[in-house]
Amino acid sequence: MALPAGELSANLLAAQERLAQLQAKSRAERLAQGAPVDRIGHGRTPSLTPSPLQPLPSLPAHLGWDSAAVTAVARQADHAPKPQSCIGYRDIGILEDSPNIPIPIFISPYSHSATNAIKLYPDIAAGMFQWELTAAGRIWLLLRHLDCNGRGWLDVAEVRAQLTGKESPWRVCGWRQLRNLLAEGDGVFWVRGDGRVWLRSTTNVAAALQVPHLALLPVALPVSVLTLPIGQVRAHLYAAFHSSRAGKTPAGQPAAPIARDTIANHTNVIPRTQRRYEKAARVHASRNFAIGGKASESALEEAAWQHGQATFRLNDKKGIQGKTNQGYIAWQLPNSYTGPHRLQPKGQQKRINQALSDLFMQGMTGNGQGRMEKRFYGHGRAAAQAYNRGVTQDIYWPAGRGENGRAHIWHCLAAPNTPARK
DNA sequence: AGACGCAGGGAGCATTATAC
DNA sequence: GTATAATGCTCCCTGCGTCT
Repeated sequence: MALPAGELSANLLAAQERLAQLQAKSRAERLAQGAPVDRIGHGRTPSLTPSPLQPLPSLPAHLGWDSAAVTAVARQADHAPKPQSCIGYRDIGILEDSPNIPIPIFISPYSHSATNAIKLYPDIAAGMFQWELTAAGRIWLLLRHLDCNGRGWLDVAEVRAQLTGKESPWRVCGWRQLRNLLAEGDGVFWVRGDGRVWLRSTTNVAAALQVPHLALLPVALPVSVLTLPIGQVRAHLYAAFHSSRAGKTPAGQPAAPIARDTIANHTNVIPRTQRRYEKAARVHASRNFAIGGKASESALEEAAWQHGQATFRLNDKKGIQGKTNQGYIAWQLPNSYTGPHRLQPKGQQKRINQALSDLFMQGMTGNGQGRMEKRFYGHGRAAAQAYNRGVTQDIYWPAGRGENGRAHIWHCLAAPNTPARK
């Protein structure tokens, strides 16, 4: 039964009373221990528990979700001699045919798990590029990893020791540069206060970077990549875009072709820099050519209007497409790309997008960018179904590899009444 | 805090790859 | 020889790290 507006149920009133009692008790305990009781900039009260980066004098009785086996492994790792937190190398997250980067495994005193890959949303990486915050973004990703138990904050002094210490495996810069980066990312990636760095959530970071929606699936970024020179880090932040796109493509099929200008729109990385990053992060590019109908003077002229001067006449000498020596209209398409990272599970992506939707509905949506029409399909049946639904652009599906095996050939189904190119 | 050297990145031009 | 897209190279500027 619904209550009249403005009236609260007896259960809710009781719950509120209970909450007030708990808050008063907690405040009294904090005052007794001399701990701060007021909320600071991030809206939370500083925790009484120590920073995860400060070593515990002794480990608790049990580690790892009540698992005896996991506890044994964690204890063994704790007793083994190790420099700082890095005890070995392992390759996680990078595909096998990618560059062989040694990955330091981080086993924190507080965590039994050897997690060395970070979940990276390519849309957030693009936001970092857009606002030129990749260096600060790298710090955010590293701190999220170092905050292994998900507490949400780290001591500034410990952060400085870990990220600028000459012997630290997590060293990325000098203390002076770290100070600049912490100031640069303040309010976007973290909030500083109380001698601590309070990390902001993925949702809040996306909102601060004005990323209205996480459209691409997250990828696994090896933590060791984050300690490489900033150029390499940027290259992998960029490569995450291709890893995510290619990861959705069924095995054996080329990823949908995408022009460098379009990539630039999505990633905020200009074409010239895209090539540098692709070389650095081992993103593989393959060329694509489209085959239209049978060649004739009028058909070639029509194709030239629609596809520009990339159009040429392809003579099928081996009869791969049909009759031997049959002429076809062909033109070059943008490249397909394969990134070096594995896909990560969606996880909280739907929830994050819902939160972002709520945030951006308050006046930030409606930028006029409609959903792009799909142009590249995995097989001819899907392309034909799309065609029958009505399309305004030419649509393509894979026809196989070219003679030298380096280029992909695509079939083309021309959209009815396609406007001629200017 | 200032000076110096080095690395990274942007821009422009020339060259290469690939098809005919 | 044609074309486009990609790649390679160089120059210049900016930012960072180190030293004093």
